[in-house]
Amino acid sequence: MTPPKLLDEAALKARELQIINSAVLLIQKIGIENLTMDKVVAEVPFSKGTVYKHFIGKEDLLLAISNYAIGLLADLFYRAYQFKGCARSRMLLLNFSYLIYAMLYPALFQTVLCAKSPNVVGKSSEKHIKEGERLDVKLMTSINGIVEDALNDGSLVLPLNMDVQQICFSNWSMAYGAISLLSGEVEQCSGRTSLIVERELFNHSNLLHDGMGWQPLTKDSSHCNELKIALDKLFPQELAKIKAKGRELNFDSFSSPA
Amino acid sequence: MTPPKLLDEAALKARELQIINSAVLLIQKIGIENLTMDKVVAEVPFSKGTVYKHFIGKEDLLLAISNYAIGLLADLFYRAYQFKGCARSRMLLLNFSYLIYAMLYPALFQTVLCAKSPNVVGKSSEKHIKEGERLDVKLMTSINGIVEDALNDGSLVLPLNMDVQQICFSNWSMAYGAISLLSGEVEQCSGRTSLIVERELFNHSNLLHDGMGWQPLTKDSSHCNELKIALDKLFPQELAKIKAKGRELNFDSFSSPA
DNA sequence: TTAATATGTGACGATTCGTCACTGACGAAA
DNA sequence: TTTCGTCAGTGACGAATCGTCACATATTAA
Repeated sequence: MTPPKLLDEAALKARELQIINSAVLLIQKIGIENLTMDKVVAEVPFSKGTVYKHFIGKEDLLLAISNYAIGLLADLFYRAYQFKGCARSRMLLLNFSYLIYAMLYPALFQTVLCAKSPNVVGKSSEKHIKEGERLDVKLMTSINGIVEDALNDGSLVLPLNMDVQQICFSNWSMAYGAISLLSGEVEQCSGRTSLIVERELFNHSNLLHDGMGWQPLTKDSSHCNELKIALDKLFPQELAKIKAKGRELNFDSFSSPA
Repeated sequence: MTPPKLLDEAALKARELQIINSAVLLIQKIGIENLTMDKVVAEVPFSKGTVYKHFIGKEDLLLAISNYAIGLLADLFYRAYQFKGCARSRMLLLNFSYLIYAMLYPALFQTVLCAKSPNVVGKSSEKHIKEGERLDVKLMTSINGIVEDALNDGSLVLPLNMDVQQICFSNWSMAYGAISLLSGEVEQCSGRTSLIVERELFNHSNLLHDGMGWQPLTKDSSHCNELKIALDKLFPQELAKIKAKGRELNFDSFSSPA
């Protein structure tokens, strides 16, 4: 039996993270649908009661993993925000960083999808729900930064009756909707649809941004080529990892319909 | 003990529907997070073994309920498709019928969100997965019809490198993303965000359709007023039910940012 | 009439969950 | 130094949930 000792916040957080990491590995091994607390407990050097001190149940653990994943994604978003290039290209790059993350960390991506489900929220602790809300704001920060840059340089003018937050939300919900509905196509083509997630994401981004009047418009620019170059510059290691998993972004599909 | 008897497809389907209806009522009573098979069995005049003949588990039941909900939604979509009006207005109307359905049947709406989650799909029968795929196609049928009408009357020209299916998917994923991410605002304002689901849905529809060049453009039309009138004409009873639940579509918010 | 088939049942064992009495380390008080 | 109180870790245990299938019954076929 591990001797009890006084714990500070950092030690608690480190232990929580250790449990989360073990759970993620387990999800990769057995699939998210077979995850149970007993199985997680078997993977960590802590007792069941200790694990329940961190998470009130499986759904709370899933939410905590989701929060961790959103934190990772926010880092990718930040890198896209910082990239040198016109604002609209950076937003497109940011949208693709979401797809990169989903391809790179399918277990984390799936956990976020699960965590957005009503039955997970209904069985999670206030602590992790609040943390999730803060992370959602963090996720919006880079989107917000790009929109502000675009407003400042004049490439974007706020559409009538819309403010910055709404613009940011429209971009996020567009990417979220497309990638969620095509989640079965993220790791590989399922053969069940002719829709291609990277192509649809590209097209939806362009339609939405054109609808906003965000310069340069699609007809005036080679967004596809720029995106390719930018991705290679910003995420070379991530792209290499994805390639090593047998998946590549299918840029050729962008110029052909389904 | 109910005497065994030979069953035909219709009787099986009717029984399955009876179980589904009881489960929906139960979800309304106890919340989706507290649903268990034992509790469902307690609500229906069948044994546990009989219920398990229809659903291989709770997740399969959730998927079956979700399929039922999608069927309902497809009917609303069809009504929007049949409405008299310009194609773009009918598409906006169709998007709003999705919100109407979510407000009207929150338990069904939540079940669809749950059913799209990876852990539900991973624990469902091929039968209900396949049925879900067919219903997804059914859902797209009305969207498809409106797009075809728009192409035929010239109000929409296919954007470069996109086909009809992709246009349909972009509309659906846009609405799905917005309403899913704002699912906590569907029944009532949560106070946690200044985003308003009906306003964001309206704005995203307009941005996306403008991006497609779908006539009439937002700047040339009073989409808001038309929508209001169309909703009153097409869904008077549904709107009355929603109002009786203490919720109304906040059209006034459309002309003011967050 | 007997045997085979189809269907409904709920007792039962397996699994998962969440709790808490017990244990032990440590610091404070006597 | 000894005793007491507090804090943290533990896993046995009872409750809840799950999924199965031996048994019972009605109907059909031989």
